[in-house]
Amino acid sequence: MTDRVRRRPGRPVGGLPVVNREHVLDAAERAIRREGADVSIDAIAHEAGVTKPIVYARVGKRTDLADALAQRLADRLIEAARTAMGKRRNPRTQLVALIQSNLETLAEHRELFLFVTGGASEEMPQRTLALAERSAIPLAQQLASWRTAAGLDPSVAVAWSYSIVGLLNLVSMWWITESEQSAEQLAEQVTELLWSGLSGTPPKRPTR
Amino acid sequence: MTDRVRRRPGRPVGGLPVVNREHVLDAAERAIRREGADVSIDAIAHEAGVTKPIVYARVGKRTDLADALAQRLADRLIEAARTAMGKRRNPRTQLVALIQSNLETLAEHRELFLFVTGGASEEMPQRTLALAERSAIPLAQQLASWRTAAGLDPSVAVAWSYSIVGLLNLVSMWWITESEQSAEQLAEQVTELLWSGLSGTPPKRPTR
DNA sequence: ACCCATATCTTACTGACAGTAAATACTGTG
DNA sequence: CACAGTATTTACTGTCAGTAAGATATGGGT
Repeated sequence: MTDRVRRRPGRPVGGLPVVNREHVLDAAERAIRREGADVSIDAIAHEAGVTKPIVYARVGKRTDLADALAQRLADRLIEAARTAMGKRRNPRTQLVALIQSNLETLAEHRELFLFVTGGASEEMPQRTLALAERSAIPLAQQLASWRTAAGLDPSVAVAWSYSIVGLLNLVSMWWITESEQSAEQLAEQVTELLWSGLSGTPPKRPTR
Repeated sequence: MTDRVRRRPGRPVGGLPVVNREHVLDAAERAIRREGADVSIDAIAHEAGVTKPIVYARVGKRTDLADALAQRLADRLIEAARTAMGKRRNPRTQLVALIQSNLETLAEHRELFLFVTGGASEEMPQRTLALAERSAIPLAQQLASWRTAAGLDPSVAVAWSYSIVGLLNLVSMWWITESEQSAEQLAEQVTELLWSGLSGTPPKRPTR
């Protein structure tokens, strides 16, 4: 779609919209892949074969675009996690699979991840949380039902799911950017923390 | 310092620099508090009582400013954690104190936190990680020494500290923005996850 | 057949802001 | 007292988000 068709101003022949919202979002993803998270709206419009005001008409401002792409990314994360976990039976092994799929999916969509999390600094918290929320809410439901079934207090579920999502976000960013080790090994290490916790780690009598 | 002194162009009388780097960083923090994370460099310069090129001369570009303020924020987080933990003896109680002090310190410096984490989207990962790193590295050293002392493998320390820092970042952002519960209660919930892990939570035979 | 309200585009503008170049004024030294 | 160096401001450039204004096609009413 990089081959832009020169179009005259005015309503196109045929009377129908030239592109729909999904096409624009697809183009935005391609443009972000190509140019990075600081891509301009013009570049996205060009990729979509239209001009800037069309992008605004279809998806709204930059933050709305980030929201929409966050939704897509969250869906992919959840889907990838679901299939990866579905192959396993043992809960701890499922956790490893969840973490590894998160690492790999975010690595696959590196620039999109950065666009979504780093986008615009005004109303930043809402946007970061919007992405987090979409991953965290299904996770929270799962955790709550597990804990209820185990006769434990389910009220920790929301806090725990934000915890896990935040953990995965930063670990993924670190891994994508700096770390050398394999996704598998890292997933195992992180699982060890989330599964068993720190309780075995510090000495009985604190050192410091 | 909001009362800007009108100055003529040229070297000031006395020949000495009018402000130093620390003054500019202080002014930047005040401007961020007042105007939010999307503050302009001009606003920061005005707050410092100088003009834009001085800000550039003292601290560099916007990302350099974010780096410098990230350093300061990380120092405050570490310091607050150290004093909060120092009052306790029991390791688990220390962990609660660490988490609660993190929540409260970031709430105290809400806009600065957003400026530092959300600042500029190009080279985003480096900056987010730069902040994370400064908190994570001391933590990693502590974890590594604990685990060595306990006869455990210390190689997980780096991954674990990024995990914990990421967890704290998102949980803090969530708490600052949306959550109603007390810092104390949330710190207890998160501690429960980090201390004991998920192992007790899922059923023996997975439900789904 | 024509008109005009409406729909769908593009061009062209505005305003804000990051970053920098050029001009200005002071200092201290030979 | 000129001159090299230093520390400031003014004034500019370039980019880009977001929008207003203009151009062209459709389709129903008369």
